[in-house]
Amino acid sequence: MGATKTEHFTNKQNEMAILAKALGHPARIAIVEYLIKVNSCICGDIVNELPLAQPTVSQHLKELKNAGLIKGSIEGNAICYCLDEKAIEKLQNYFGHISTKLTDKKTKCC
Amino acid sequence: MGATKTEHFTNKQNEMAILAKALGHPARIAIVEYLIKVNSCICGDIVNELPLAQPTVSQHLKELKNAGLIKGSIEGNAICYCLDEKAIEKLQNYFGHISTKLTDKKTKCC
DNA sequence: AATCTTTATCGTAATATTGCAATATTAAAT
DNA sequence: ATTTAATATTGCAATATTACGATAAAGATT
Repeated sequence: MGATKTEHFTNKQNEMAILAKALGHPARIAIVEYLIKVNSCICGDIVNELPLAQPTVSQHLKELKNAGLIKGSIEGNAICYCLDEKAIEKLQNYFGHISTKLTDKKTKCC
Repeated sequence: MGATKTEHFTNKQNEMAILAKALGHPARIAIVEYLIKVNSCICGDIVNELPLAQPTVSQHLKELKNAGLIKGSIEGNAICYCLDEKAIEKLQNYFGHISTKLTDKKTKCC
């Protein structure tokens, strides 16, 4: 064993898990925050921002991309990275809904 | 190597990564959704809701608890589980902020 | 007290993640 | 055409996660 049993869960559940998992590492949180901080897409420059070697950063970027959290487009010999709004929206909506439902039940629970 | 270099990131970054990581598995997403669906805390009953063996579910619950996403209190020979509002709020706020900043920059980016 | 029920822990196998040095790739610059 | 710069890929070691059978622990039931 050891492999996640994704087939037993719904598509939506797996989708949210993939997004959450992609953000489940401080380096990837830092990448996302940097993309927001610079307030535009970034061509190059990400490696120098992180306390990790270039191949490690490249791998983290790949994981964020696979999860659909960032988009990358080739721009000469650099690559432009952007947050993917759709993914962020999904996360925001998801936790928004949970939060709303939680507030509703406040009186019914411990 | 193989261990995350948490010491190189901020407390807030590590904190968000821990929360996201805890939700980075469909079983744990399913647990959270079940807690919301029943609209109250749940004493017992979680194991039967999931397509996983009891020790596996117990382990997932432990991880959610360690991350601060759920609270558990002993209730006779069962255990009552609840979502922790604070953690959900943190997640909602975090993605809310990101989303807001993303909207602001729409014109400046690819 | 013996048994049942519920949850936790231990041990362990299978698999995945993290990190980086070395190397490859690709396009720009000289 | 060479060199330089930026990013990706490969290979591998260290560590973490996932899953579950076996077993333990602790309160409830009989």
